[in-house]
Amino acid sequence: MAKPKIEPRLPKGMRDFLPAQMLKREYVFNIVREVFHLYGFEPLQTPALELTETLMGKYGEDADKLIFNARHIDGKEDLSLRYDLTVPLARVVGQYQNDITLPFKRYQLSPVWRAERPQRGRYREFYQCDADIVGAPSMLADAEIVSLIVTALKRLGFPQFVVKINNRKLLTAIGEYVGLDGEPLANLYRSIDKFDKIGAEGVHEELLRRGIDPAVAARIMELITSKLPGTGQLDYLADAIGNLPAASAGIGELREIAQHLQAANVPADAYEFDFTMVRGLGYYTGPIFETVITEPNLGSVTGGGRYDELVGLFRGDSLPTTGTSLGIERIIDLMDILNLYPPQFGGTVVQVMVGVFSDETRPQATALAAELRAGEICTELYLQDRAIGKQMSYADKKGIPVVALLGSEEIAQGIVKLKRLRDGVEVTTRRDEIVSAVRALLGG
RNA sequence: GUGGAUGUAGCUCAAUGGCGGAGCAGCUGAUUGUGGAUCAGCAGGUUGAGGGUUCGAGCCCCUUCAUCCACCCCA
Repeated sequence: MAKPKIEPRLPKGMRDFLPAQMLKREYVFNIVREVFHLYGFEPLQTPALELTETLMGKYGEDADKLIFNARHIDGKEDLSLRYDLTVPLARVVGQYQNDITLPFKRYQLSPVWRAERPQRGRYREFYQCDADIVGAPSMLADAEIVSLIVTALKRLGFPQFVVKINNRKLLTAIGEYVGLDGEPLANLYRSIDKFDKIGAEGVHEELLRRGIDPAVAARIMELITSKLPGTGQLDYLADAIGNLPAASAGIGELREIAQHLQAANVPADAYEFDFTMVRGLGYYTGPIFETVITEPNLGSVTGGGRYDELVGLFRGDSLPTTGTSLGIERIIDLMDILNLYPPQFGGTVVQVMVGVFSDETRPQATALAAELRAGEICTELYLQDRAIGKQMSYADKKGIPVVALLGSEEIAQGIVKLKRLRDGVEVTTRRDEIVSAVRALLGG
């Protein structure tokens, strides 16, 4: 064979998804979409490319290094690949004020691109899955987001997880309480954010290293590490710093969320208030959420919160917005690790393959495939002229559950032979009952 | 952006500076109307690329590219 002229390879950090893998991804995507619809979220799609100026508004200094730019030989516009789904949402909300009824509940399940150095579980092209509610200041919206997360993860089959809930206003209040703002406050957030990675001890040490007064550091640790069940957490913080307006507001919001979650029948063990959870430095202004898989301890699979200012980038007045991102790539990885796909989840969409014995029987085999398809059975007609043993072998390797055979004997008698490869069970059925016979064999 | 490791068949990996191999996958047959298991056989290579040292380099040296891991970052 001649050496190929072009080396087949992928751009750095990008992936192909072969059929067996694609089926798993779509299984997850479909469940997630179902749950979004269940909660009344509508799909939104935006272009992969945005005007560069659209993207540059929100992100910080080094952002342009992480954004892929798109060039065209005659390009008059400055274009970039989208970096997340939140900015396109804000643009859409600003752009279609006549067409969008508030509150606007949308989800988007689409790839985004970041020119990061690839690492395990981090790619340059990956899917994000965001659900947001624009224009609803009520904590009911935040509670809906939490409830949505719980339902989605339960339907995917995750046995043990907890949505951690905090409030940006509380973190600000704690900073205020200990006399920090500006950059020192940002550093405080950065340190606390490492809680999962370096633990309480590590955070405490880092606070001291950052030059925070030992007494103050100890007090901060005391406040954020309290572990009381349910709203006991909120009572504790209210006693300690409830006199600060920001704290009082933040605690009040979390109490509202707790009430709504209870009314919505969200199980109490599915969420908790955790003051060590920070969610980066971002644009969050109110309640923030993050979900961790707890058993086994596999890290976080969702992140989100309320960001009341962002939409204002594209619109005179801002709109209060809350939402979450499902870490869909991470979820897909965990589905495999935790073995959460249904037992008979196959590597093929094909339910039955029709084998072909000879040129003489091929028209009947073709007709049989058509009948199966008319009966809504996903059917593959064997397309080559090879020994029946090879055909069986092909079906076996592809994981096709059932093979239908009709040779001259079967044709003469008006019957079809069906074989289930999983256990070798063979049945003979009348040709006019083929669809129900295949269904029965697939079901058993 | 910083540091480390690794590049050999489609895949996973062997090979003291001295004839480039195995397992898996593929193909053919044992078995022309029945898959998996077994057995026999076949095919598959610019050892990432370029340079250097050497009688001789997959192996040593230099350069470069790629991949992986850790850090930085993570809106």
